[in-house]
Amino acid sequence: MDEKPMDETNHSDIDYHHPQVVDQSDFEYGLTEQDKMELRLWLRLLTCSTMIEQRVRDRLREGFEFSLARFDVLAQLDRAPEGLSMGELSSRLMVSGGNATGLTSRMLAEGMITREPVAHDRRRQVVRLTEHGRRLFKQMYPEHARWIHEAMSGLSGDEQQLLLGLLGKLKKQLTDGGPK
Amino acid sequence: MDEKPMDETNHSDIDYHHPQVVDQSDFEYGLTEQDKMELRLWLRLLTCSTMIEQRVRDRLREGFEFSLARFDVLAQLDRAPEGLSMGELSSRLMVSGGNATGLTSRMLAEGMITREPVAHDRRRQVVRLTEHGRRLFKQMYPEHARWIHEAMSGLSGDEQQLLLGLLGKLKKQLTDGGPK
DNA sequence: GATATTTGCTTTACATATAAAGTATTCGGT
DNA sequence: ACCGAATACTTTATATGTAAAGCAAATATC
Repeated sequence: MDEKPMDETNHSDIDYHHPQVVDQSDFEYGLTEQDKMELRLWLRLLTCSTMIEQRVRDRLREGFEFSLARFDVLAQLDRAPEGLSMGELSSRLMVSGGNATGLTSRMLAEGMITREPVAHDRRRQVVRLTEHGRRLFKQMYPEHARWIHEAMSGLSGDEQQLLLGLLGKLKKQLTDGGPK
Repeated sequence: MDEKPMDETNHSDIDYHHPQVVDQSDFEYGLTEQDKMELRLWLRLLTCSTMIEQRVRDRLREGFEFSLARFDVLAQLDRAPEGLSMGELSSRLMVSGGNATGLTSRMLAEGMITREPVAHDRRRQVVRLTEHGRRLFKQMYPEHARWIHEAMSGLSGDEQQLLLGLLGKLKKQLTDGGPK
């Protein structure tokens, strides 16, 4: 997790028990109003994403005794019928290569995926779902979609569309605008 | 992390090398268009938040040899001059109690915080910044604000305001609308 | 075609995270 | 005052995550 802190924001974002603290922004010397709004925006983004993640994590555990990290692996592989190289997988999961190695090793041992070397490039490994893995995923993903539907139910269709667009713009900047 | 997977979305969100896969949504049987948009929305939200987090994490490490988790602790404590109980801290950081105990223990050993029992409730501990901790934070936070400013620079002021409002609505639903 | 570099992945060491169980302490009801 | 429940925190066991070093195979350069 990140920045829950920094300026009054995160606090105001998650703590309704001490609303007065919202006004205690005396430590933001040197920040413009714009800066403050951007920090607030970042913290709110983080709060939303963390809260949804936590809900999905809890429900996956309660309903299926399954972890979010593993679910993510299954979902990536389910949509890649040809399988994925380790590099592709870790890039799509947005995690480090080492983490991907660990995750797939554990899931391999439990029989939900395979991991095999590739013919013409012996550095590469390809990861695929087994039937078992695919069945597991098919069982979980409709529930998952329902949970997300629930989470988003505070916004109208139009608002969702608008939000999608704004986040798209933000992502674009992050992707190709990043100063390195 | 979560749901990067699930429907074409995350993929389209982070992988520009295989755009064709976006159309391969044949595994979403039973999902309405609305469902799909919500999944896409969730994945995009997650992508943005993960990317920003990663940028901040990298810069903190490169610039200060400091971790994000610790920065978050410092930031929460900096804005709470009276200190925070362990419970308050973990709730504001949105992490488990055990995690908070571990984090503060390490930071305690490095002299950036204190952790002392409270007079009239001996179950409770209060965590505070030391001068050292406060100095560290004051050194990092202007940089941090700059990084966030950078990250958000793809959006105009009006767009930022709009996004803030939409996320506020989403958060409200998540906070008090959650079916448990 | 030998050498240097890059690429793809794993290993290592460690930090960070969770859930669940454990330990006191406090609180509520009587 | 007592006792059961709730609260606040820590401990334990383990999974998940990172960064950095290591290693082997592929690729580039000469």
